[in-house]
Amino acid sequence: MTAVDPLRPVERRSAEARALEALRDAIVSGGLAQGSRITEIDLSNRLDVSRATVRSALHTLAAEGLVIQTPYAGWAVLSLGPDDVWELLTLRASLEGLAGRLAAERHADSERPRLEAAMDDLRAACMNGTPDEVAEADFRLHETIVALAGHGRLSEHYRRLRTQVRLHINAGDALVFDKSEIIGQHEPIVRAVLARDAALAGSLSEQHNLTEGQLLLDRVEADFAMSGA
Amino acid sequence: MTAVDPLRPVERRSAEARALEALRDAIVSGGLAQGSRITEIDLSNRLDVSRATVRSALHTLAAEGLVIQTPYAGWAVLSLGPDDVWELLTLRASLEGLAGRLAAERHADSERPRLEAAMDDLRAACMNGTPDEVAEADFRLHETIVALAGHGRLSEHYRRLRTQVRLHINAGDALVFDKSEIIGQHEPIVRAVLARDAALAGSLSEQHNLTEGQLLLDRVEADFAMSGA
DNA sequence: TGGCTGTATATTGTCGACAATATACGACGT
DNA sequence: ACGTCGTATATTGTCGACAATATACAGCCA
Repeated sequence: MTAVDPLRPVERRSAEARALEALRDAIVSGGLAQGSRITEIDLSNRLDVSRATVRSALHTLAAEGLVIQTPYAGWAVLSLGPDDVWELLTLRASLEGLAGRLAAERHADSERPRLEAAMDDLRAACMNGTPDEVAEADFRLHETIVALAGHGRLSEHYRRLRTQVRLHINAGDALVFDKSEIIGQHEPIVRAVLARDAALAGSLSEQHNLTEGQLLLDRVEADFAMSGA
Repeated sequence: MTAVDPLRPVERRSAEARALEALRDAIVSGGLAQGSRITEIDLSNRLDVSRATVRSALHTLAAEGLVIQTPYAGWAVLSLGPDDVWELLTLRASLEGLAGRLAAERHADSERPRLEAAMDDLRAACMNGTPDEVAEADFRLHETIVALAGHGRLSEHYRRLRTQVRLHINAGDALVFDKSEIIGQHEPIVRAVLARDAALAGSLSEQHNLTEGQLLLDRVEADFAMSGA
């Protein structure tokens, strides 16, 4: 018999950890605009924490590549241009390729329903969802594959990358792909992982990025040229 | 005519940057032992800087995975076991594979002598050098290839990885490979890059890690079992 | 008008002190 | 002897103030 405990666990996170998350979210969501200069004093006031707390978070974010530090002069939010987008795509292809291969080789049977559910979610999003929901479900599917690889460092490198990809997507540059195309590209990946076909899972995982990516990159470069940046 | 300026540029780096480098070097070299607990107060005293300076460096090192933070209780130096070594090797293979491919596709002609020189250095180290010198020259060759890829994020992810690989090598677990084997594995990579054969460069770059890696991993697991860890 | 110099200002870097938290240790009860 | 509770201690987390540095701006001179 499971009694519902009226008392909830008290959140136990330092102000540093909370500031770090709030800043990361604000950057990724565009609340702190790409390329904008940010100051410790301003953030300290807005977050209602000490400047030391903000500094701590900013150092971590700098190590994640989300902010750029100019010693003694300020910090700036990462700004992504076409070169950056190309880098994100190529690196993402490589890491997702490795994840696909390892997930196929190593996933536990108990994790198959999780992967199937993520694929179902993507299908549902393609049927009924907004472009944001599709992108989110797409991302969650890949995160699941990365998790099934059981490789902590790969997960960490992927998380780093994913944050920047999200930044890019949230900046409004994401292409809206044909939804049947999205399903058509992802289902074979999932099938290969479940079939434990490592070579196929790896190569499909890598290749689908390069296909979508080229379209996206063409678009980003065109936008960049038009904006005169 | 180049006049020799008797005045040298004054080093302009914050204490934070210097502490970060000193700590990273101490960790990678084993001066701060793997798995050991470290405290801000101790490091602050030993480095003769404020604790805030040490904190800043530790946060960055934590984001790099070289130290593990336990809030309010302390910090510990990363300790690498067989699972970690496997992760480093597989990820290294993937990133070096991407680097090889991109270096083949994208290197500037002006950079070819640099790659050739790195290969020459490796040959020289294999002829006359200590195992450490061989490992160092091997690493430098790969760093050169990564640099020739012209992909900042790849370089950054690789640098992260490399630091941990160095930590592992410096812990004394590095296998000493047959030197002609080392040359035999690296020359075809360099040739493929210079020939701009992206597929071959990528696949050789990736594969050579997996070959050497398996031997190393077998050895690490045997050592681990013997030490009862 | 443009370039150079000196000063002011804004912000980060660093400091030492106080607050928060985890862990160790001793005392007590069963 | 073991488990629980309370206190002490060690260390990190956070604070506000002072120091260091980059940048902006004003004044002066050619």
